[in-house]
Amino acid sequence: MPYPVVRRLARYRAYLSDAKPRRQGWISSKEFAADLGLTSATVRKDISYLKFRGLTSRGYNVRDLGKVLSATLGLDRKCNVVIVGAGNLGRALAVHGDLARLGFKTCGVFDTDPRLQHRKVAAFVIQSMAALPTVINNYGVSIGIIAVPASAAQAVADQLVDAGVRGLLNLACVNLTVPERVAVVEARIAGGLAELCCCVRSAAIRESAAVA
Amino acid sequence: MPYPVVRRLARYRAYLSDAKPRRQGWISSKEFAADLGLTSATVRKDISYLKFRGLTSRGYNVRDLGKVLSATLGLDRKCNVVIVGAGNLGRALAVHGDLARLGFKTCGVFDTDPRLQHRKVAAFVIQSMAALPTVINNYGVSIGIIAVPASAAQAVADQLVDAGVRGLLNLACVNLTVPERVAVVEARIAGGLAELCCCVRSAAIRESAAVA
DNA sequence: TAGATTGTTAATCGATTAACAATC
DNA sequence: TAGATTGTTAATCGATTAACAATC
Repeated sequence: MPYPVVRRLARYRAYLSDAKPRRQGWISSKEFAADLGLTSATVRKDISYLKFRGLTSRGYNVRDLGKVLSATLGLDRKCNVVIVGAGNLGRALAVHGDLARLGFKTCGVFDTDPRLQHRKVAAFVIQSMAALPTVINNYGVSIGIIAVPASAAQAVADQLVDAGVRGLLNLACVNLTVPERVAVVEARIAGGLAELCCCVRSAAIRESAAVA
Repeated sequence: MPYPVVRRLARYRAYLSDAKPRRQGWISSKEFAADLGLTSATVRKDISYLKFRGLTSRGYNVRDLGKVLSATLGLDRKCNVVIVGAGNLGRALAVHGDLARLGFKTCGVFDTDPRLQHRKVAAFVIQSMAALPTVINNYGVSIGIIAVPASAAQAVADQLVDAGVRGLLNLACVNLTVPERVAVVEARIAGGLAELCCCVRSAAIRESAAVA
């Protein structure tokens, strides 16, 4: 399945858990597209990758489509993650209700700073990095979230990979190098801001040019 | 400039601020590509969009390229932002040293919760949403960061847009609807995790198939 | 039936990359 | 000079979308 499709499927799933589509019960590719800023053809094509069919002249059953999307994304059961970094960012994710709602389960919070270790974040006791491999093994964790400063991120990534995770969510503002078998997704905080800064500026330039 | 190019330019800029390329002074498209997981042709093509030329058989001057990238992205001067949501996530961004280092300046932190208002986050007094338009106007803020729960995100987006921002960084796990003139970048926390979950699972399936 | 909307094909569009002349 | 590496072209690749037959 093409990568852009996977990305949109995740959006579709989040969208279907919103109030509006759930109230309606059925949704057409047209409405889907309007709400997510896509074309209806893209939506239909994406859904055609799933083991799921819509109903001619009715659209898609919201509940059923949601289930199939979850199953396809591997989120029909809880997806176990660990969080490394117990600063504000790490703590924010640990207590993040929306993530739990969407199917992610945090199995541990870790930090290199001995002063933070043994403190609590919500229900989690912050652990040392030494405990990382055991937790990853015991819970079958396949995804690590990197919530440390840029300067520490690569070292943390290495430790997570050594401990056996297969995917990394990188919230640090730095490029990571990992073996090919490991997937990395950038959270795009700094990158996203830079992009916006560029968009905003070029829009401003266009406008002043239009005025002149 | 194509959107994928802008995205990579932001990565190039972050990469050039790393220790390694700065130590070297010069970098070739080949080395660039190897470190960022791209092809050298892509790097050269991307750089060709800039008002900047490399040196045949030497590569690119790291310092000069960094400056041109910053200018192109609009980050040669501080980019002003506001943060809405003073929970862990909002606070994390407010005190985030890497963002300041990369050229972003937080001009205010806001929250709807009256119990948080007037408290401090680093140097910022948390303000009510009523103060938002004034701050945005006075500082010429063009970017708003949404760090509130999914349920509140659309309302916050509306207020930011009304107050005049031209770009939104959305950290909430929900789809936003905004006027066409406003740019939105998703921080991809939940979306990124879903994507990883999917990648990890299909890799596991491939492997078990290979064994069988 | 008329209207709506699917699933799929083929056309279009745009991004990536291989290749290479230019040149330091 | 030989080696390295750029900037650019043209070819390739892949994703998006328009169009429409099928059908509820």
